[in-house]
Amino acid sequence: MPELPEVETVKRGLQKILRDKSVLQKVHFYRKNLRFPLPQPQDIKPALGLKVGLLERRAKYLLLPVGEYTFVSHLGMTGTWRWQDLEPRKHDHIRMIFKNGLELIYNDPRRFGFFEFHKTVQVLRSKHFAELGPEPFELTGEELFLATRKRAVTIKNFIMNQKHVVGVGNIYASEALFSAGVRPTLKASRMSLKKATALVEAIKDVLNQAITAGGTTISDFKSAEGELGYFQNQLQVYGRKGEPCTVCGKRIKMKVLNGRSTYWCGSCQKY
DNA sequence: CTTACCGCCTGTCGGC
DNA sequence: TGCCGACAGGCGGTAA
Repeated sequence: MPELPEVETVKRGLQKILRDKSVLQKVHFYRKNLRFPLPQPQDIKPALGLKVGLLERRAKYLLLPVGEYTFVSHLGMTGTWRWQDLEPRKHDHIRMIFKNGLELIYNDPRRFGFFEFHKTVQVLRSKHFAELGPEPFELTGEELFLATRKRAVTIKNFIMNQKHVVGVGNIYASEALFSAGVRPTLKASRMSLKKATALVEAIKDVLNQAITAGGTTISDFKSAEGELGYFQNQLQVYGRKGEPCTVCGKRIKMKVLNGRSTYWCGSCQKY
């Protein structure tokens, strides 16, 4: 489900209802693992009775601090958190209960998501965080340009690699490349400084616009409040194979690159 | 070191 | 109607 804008949308929604007044009472785990083993009740015991802090997002991860501990949630492809309509559903895996009556349920049909429990001071040093690149909003064109030197992969592949810049997934990679006028198949090493600068700006713009729209709803993405995002109405190329380009009217192309569907306009993205 | 590919899962959709 | 393959917003492990 989620790229950076969807995770950011979930974070903002959860923050509104959690504030920093909730006290964690109990966590139920309905299975032993998602993508990776889940913590078990005895592991998270030290956090029970402690106050929730401010939610954060790093890359596509949600961080929920409780006392000096942090729950780390990654939504994989189909993970969602909900806090209303709490009656049990197929694929509910985790239920967090707070003392003010609030409950959060994690549902994830494909179970590609993960959920971990760490001491807060250890989170950024943990396995999944150690090699993350910069947040896109902290990245400059020159930095991206320098990072792409001598890289044989395509530029689309490069920006989707979380080691280089975080938060860009398959939808927003196609959208940002269209916005910057760069072919997804361009070798990263052949991108000029000027185009790198345009691309970084395009990534920031597209992500910001998607955050403003509450994310992209394809099939089933919903924010924690159960609202649909509406950025899908602003997609220029993703999912629009064969439809006219919004700029030049030529048909949008689609090709599977490295196993992921990739959309672009052959006329607007010649570089 | 980098790169390409596979596997992990369930659900849905289109073609036959 | 049913069956079968392709595909779906991600990422880690592994082989070359």
